[in-house]
Amino acid sequence: MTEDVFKALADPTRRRILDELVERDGQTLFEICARLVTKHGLGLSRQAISQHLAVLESAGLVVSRRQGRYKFHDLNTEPLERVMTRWLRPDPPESTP
Amino acid sequence: MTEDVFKALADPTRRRILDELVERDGQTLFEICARLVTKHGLGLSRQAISQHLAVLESAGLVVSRRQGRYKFHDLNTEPLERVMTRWLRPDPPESTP
DNA sequence: TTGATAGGCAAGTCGATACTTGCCTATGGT
DNA sequence: ACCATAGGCAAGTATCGACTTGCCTATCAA
Repeated sequence: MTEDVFKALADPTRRRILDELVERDGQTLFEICARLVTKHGLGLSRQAISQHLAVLESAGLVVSRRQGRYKFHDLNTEPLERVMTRWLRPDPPESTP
Repeated sequence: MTEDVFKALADPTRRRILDELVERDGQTLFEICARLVTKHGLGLSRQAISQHLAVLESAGLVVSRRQGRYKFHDLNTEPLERVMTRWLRPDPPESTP
């Protein structure tokens, strides 16, 4: 499960999606589609984004809550924090003393 | 260049290699091959590992120094540190007060 | 109830990438 | 000089992953 985080982050479109969600939580699929088109010029189908969101969700990086016909997506940074210290050595570089 | 870091981390074998290097720096290609076989049971060709090392090196996660007929590989965590704060919100969780 | 909106499922295409195999170069020991 | 060791290059295969297309379900508004 924690291994999927890396594969989820491997795709540039998925990283854009996380960028969007860190800026504003609770977006729907269509909102995210519109944002990616207007702000980043990405011309992707709705289904493509939906599949990306599924990958992010199964990696635990995105959680979703259904409400009526809307499905809101929230960023969850907790998997990142657990995973990113894996290769950090006990003695960090202290570049700014 | 910083984008390649994520793709480099996407492969489980490359993550194993980083695990090996964080444990002991300055290993050669053959040492890494042997370690992966004995410790993790990975039966990969030397060439496969070499290609993985090339990916890690072009992502800046591994630096190598040639010395005679040996090429020693060192871990470089600096690209990780720059990249991993990208989606962390200004308000960190403070789990241990 | 009808139509429009928000989203899901499934199959198919196509390019990327992980891995192998075979051969070549270079350094060091004897 | 010779052979073994450490590594590199290049082409081929085969699997995986991103994206599309077409159709289906569900919710809300008129």
